Amino acid sequence: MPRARKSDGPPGPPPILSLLTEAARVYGQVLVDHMAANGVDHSFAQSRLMGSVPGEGIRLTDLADRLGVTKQSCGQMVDDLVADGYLVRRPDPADGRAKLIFFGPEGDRSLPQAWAALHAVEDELARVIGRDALEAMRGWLAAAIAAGASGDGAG
Amino acid sequence: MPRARKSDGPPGPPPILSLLTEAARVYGQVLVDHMAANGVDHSFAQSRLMGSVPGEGIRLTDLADRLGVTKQSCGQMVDDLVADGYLVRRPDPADGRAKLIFFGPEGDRSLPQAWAALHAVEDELARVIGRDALEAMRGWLAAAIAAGASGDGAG
DNA sequence: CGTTATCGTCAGGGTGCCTTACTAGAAAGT
DNA sequence: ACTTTCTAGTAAGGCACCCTGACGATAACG
Repeated sequence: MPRARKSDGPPGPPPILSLLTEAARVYGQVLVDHMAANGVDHSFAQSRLMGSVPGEGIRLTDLADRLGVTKQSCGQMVDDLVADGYLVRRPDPADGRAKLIFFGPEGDRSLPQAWAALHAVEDELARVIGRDALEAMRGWLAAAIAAGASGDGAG
Repeated sequence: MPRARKSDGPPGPPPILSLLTEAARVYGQVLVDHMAANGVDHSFAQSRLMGSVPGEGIRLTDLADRLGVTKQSCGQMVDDLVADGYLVRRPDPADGRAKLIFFGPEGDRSLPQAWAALHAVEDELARVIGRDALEAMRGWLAAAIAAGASGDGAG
């Protein structure tokens, strides 16, 4: 059973895009597993959201902006996290329209676990490819994202 | 308005996981845009699927295995691509249960465009971070995926 | 033939995002 | 104060991509 080749055209090296996607998926799952092992049952998207909430609170629109999603999507996820006690919504004293999003009791409890899990993922990655490689990748990826997001799509 | 800091805990460097995820999303979109500009209207997942179909045909189960998804998910996507003429299903002469998946007329037409788009993405990435960096990342990511997928989750 | 494993499908569910349309409050012009 | 316009958030519905469970059909093995 032929299992090595990938396609008929250019089978050569694995496309960087596939690797990027797969790596994000695999290590996202590693993060989720780490956190679940410490009693925090968050999806990757939820972890990302929690990691973008500052201690002094944030508005939904700003949070959505940080995450690069619409405020509606963000609002839905915040709803879920509020329902589980990870976040709370309080009216913004400075703006009657706005509500500020803070950590709830569960959020305070889970925060250290989340950061620990994040570090664990980085440590594991560093163990596999080396610390230098990890830091190099960090810089390259940041540059690539900045360039790619600038709209320089087609030639 | 504080806009630079990301969170209350360790704000330090951007987590590699966020960068990985964002890079995959950004350049996945670049690929989709490139292909759309050449008349091929595929999502990233569809492109990945098309890229995993060998010219001599493949069974659904094997295809799902290559993509790392269930045969049900894979079958749904194949259905969509069949409906648009990119793929065709033919009974496997060697196995009455199985059907082999081949490229359809649209698939043959789109294949060169897809490979070109894939190369364009890599070229663009190489232009941003350098060809050496790209090749280094390819190796590291492959190693990271292999290690992470081996189930070495918690410490 | 009967049992078990495999191939593909049907039915249903869930997450993570989206667009469109809307209300409530704020800001600015007159 | 009144109106327009902008902004914060919500409501409702949809789409893509993935999952589990259950099933009929064929194959492989005894």
